[in-house]
Amino acid sequence: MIVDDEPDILEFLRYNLRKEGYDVVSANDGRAALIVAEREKPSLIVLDIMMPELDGVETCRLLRRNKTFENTPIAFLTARDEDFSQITALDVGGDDYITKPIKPRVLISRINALLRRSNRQNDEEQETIQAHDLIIDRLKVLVFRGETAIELPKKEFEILWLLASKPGRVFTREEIFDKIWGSDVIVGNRTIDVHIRKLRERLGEHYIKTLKGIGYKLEF
Amino acid sequence: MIVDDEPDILEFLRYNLRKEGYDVVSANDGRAALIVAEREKPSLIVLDIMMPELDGVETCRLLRRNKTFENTPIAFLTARDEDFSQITALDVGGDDYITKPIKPRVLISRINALLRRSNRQNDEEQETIQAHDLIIDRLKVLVFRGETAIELPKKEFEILWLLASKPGRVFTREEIFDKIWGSDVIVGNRTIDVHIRKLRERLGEHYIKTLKGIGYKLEF
DNA sequence: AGCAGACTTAACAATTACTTAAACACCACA
DNA sequence: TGTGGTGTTTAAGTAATTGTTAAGTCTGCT
Repeated sequence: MIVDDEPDILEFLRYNLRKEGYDVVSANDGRAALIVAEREKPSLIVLDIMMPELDGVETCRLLRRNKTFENTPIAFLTARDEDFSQITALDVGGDDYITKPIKPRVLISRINALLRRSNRQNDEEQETIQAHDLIIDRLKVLVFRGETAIELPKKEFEILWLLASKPGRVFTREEIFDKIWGSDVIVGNRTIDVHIRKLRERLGEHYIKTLKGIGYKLEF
Repeated sequence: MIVDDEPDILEFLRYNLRKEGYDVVSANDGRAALIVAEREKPSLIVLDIMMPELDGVETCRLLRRNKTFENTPIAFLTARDEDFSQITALDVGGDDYITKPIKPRVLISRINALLRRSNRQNDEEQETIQAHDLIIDRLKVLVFRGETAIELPKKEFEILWLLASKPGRVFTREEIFDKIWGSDVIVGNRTIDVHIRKLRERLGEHYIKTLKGIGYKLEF
């Protein structure tokens, strides 16, 4: 999530991050940021310091109070000559700060580094994947949507887990066969459709999207 | 390329692979294998472990020294009771091993899997292309223009990807046919126009430019 | 043995993407 | 101003892929 009150900068950030394959959501002030963050659960937040009303530092402080964003990496944007020191950023729980003017390469490598770091922390063999309103728990072999837990049989769970491992990206049937069944097992062509169908039956229709001739993906 | 000193097995392999549409060349010992490989540049090699003189493992080691075969998938053939462990195969740079007796189906699906994997490796280099205000994401099979994501059907996406791989350069119709359809498929002349039309419909008129009598290019 | 759930297969339906055909527009050139 | 070559557009036909349902097989459990 990127937060800045200047549309130009927002566009610049969005463009460069998208180019790297990131999903980007934006907010144009601190208050909006809190709302958007709650809804989108971003895995990283870029906050401009200088914003009217609720500034970046204050926004950060509020975000950190929310348990959801306790460990979300937050990077500040700051003009070189702004009255702001690195210390303040770290004080309120920021993880990095990027000075304007922003160079795309620097932006990207910082963002990558932050995500790497946080992934390493959170990973430890990754036990759950969160995608939109689904939480998929590999150890319990359960899917939670809000309060309700959904049980899935093994194969269906494996497929969902695979799709959710990279939400949005398309997995071809071949890929799915390879990863779920392995290359020795030969199963009919329709098998996968049936599993997809059962998944949709249990989760709802709108999660798994078919791209004809290409494959399936998770979408919301 | 298949390599084995027993003519029966060679024949068995050749028969089954041909049936799947593969071009097969063979060698009946390790030394011949090196020569044939050099001449034929196979895209996959099946090596029997047990061969007189130069055995499979040793042949593999020699092949791997040659830069041409650095990334060529190599599968070993081994009798279940041969004194040979999977580790050895991996040590010398093998990618898979198939135990005798060989079941045709298993053989085929393993071979297919290996080729898929090696294709994917070479492919997966570039995941997104950006051209002007378009970001084309191959994994998500989506095109982004600023905020909005545009979905495309397979063929249209492939054509756009091709044009965008070298923005500004002109692709002749022939080139496009070759790369998208391949040389064995024959489709009518007007097919491509229709796809271009649909692309323009979805993206806007000004992206794809026609050069009469020459071809199409991406332009802004 | 009998049952239940998971997984697979098979037959057919539905859907979508792709291709073709045909009428039209444009442009260079005689 | 007509003509041939080339590209565009539409609509309709065709092929390919996926969806759906029901029934069959397999496995583990009581």
